[in-house]
Amino acid sequence: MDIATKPRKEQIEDVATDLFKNKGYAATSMRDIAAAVGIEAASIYSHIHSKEQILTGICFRMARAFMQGIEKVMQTSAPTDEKFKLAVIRHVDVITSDIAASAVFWNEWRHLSEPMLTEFISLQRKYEQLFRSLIEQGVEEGIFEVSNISFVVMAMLSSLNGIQKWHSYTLPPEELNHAFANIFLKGLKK
Amino acid sequence: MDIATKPRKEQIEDVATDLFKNKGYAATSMRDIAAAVGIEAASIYSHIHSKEQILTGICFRMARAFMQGIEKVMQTSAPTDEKFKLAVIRHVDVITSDIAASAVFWNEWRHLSEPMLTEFISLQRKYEQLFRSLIEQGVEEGIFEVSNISFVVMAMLSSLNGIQKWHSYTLPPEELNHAFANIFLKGLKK
DNA sequence: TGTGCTTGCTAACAAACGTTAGGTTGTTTA
DNA sequence: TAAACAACCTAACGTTTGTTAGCAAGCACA
Repeated sequence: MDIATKPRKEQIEDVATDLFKNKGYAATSMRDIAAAVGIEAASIYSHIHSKEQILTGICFRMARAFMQGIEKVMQTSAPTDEKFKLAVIRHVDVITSDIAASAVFWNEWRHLSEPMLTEFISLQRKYEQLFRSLIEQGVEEGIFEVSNISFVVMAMLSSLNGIQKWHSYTLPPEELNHAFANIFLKGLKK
Repeated sequence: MDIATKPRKEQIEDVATDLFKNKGYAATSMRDIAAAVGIEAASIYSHIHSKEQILTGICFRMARAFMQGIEKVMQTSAPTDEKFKLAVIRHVDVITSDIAASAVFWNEWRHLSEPMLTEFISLQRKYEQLFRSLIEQGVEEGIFEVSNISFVVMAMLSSLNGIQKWHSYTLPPEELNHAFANIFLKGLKK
């Protein structure tokens, strides 16, 4: 959908996402957002309750996308290494499908206030836990060889989540996901 | 050196680094910093020119540390795979030697203003370039096998720089550096 | 034709921001 | 002993912040 034909509320959210990514949440003012949309700051409040509501919306929408991705993978009956591959691919796809929102999700969540902050953090932990259990399973099956599972999962997720900072893509999205999946799988396999 | 016996200027910088890491540069006020030091906001200006000067100091001090690390490695006559290993170890060491400053270096540099901003970015590019050339050399020598060098370098650096976001260490610093070096080397080798 | 909803406006609010001015105190140096 | 300096203070500055109040225009539907 063309951005100009979107409902104003979505326009505001899109524009805010971009600004939050580029300037950071705290350094982006409601007047910045309004100017980018082409209205006055006060007019934003006809569509949105508060600045933080925009942030909350972005963070939890992305959290849901990541979580749904891995949960769907976990439910399949594919072999463990294939599951792992699918999980990585899905993770990369979620990021590349909305780079700006991913950047906000990853860099600005600390500006959430309670109780959303606690909920967000626990979602994040849960996600990491799912990845850990995937690798644990591979180790138990004897197809993965890993010295320290927690270390590997953190190193891997850091790598994936770093994509949003890359100044330019080194690979197109449809190759990036497989490239990551292959590189990690090579590192895990016995 | 105990923090209480440090010169006030350093105390301010240390406290500011911590706050910048946890709240972000834009969301940290001079009054926050002052309160953490135990003085009034205006008193900070007896020691420091501006808020941005603190940020500039942190960012370029870390940039220097990273750059010196890899330049020293490049000058040795070690074989390429050993050089690479040393470069990774040194990079991790710089991060773990000052996690808070690394976090600021990595997350808050966008709040630098010109001309420092441009200089900072070009330093970052130069650093990436050195890593790329290291891997290129390994590929030419036939000891590394890499599908896309830029991709691998970005994925690797993202992973390393993610350390500062980890809620807790998975490994103690003296093992973390080698763990990273080994995992990457395994991924690169033919 | 009138009612109510949507979307926008101007004006203003109290609070917080980085920073400066000017003064006081205690310590070091000539 | 006088002068200079370092380190802090209170008070205030102009600006920007997120947000509210109140109002106007345009449209939908009874």
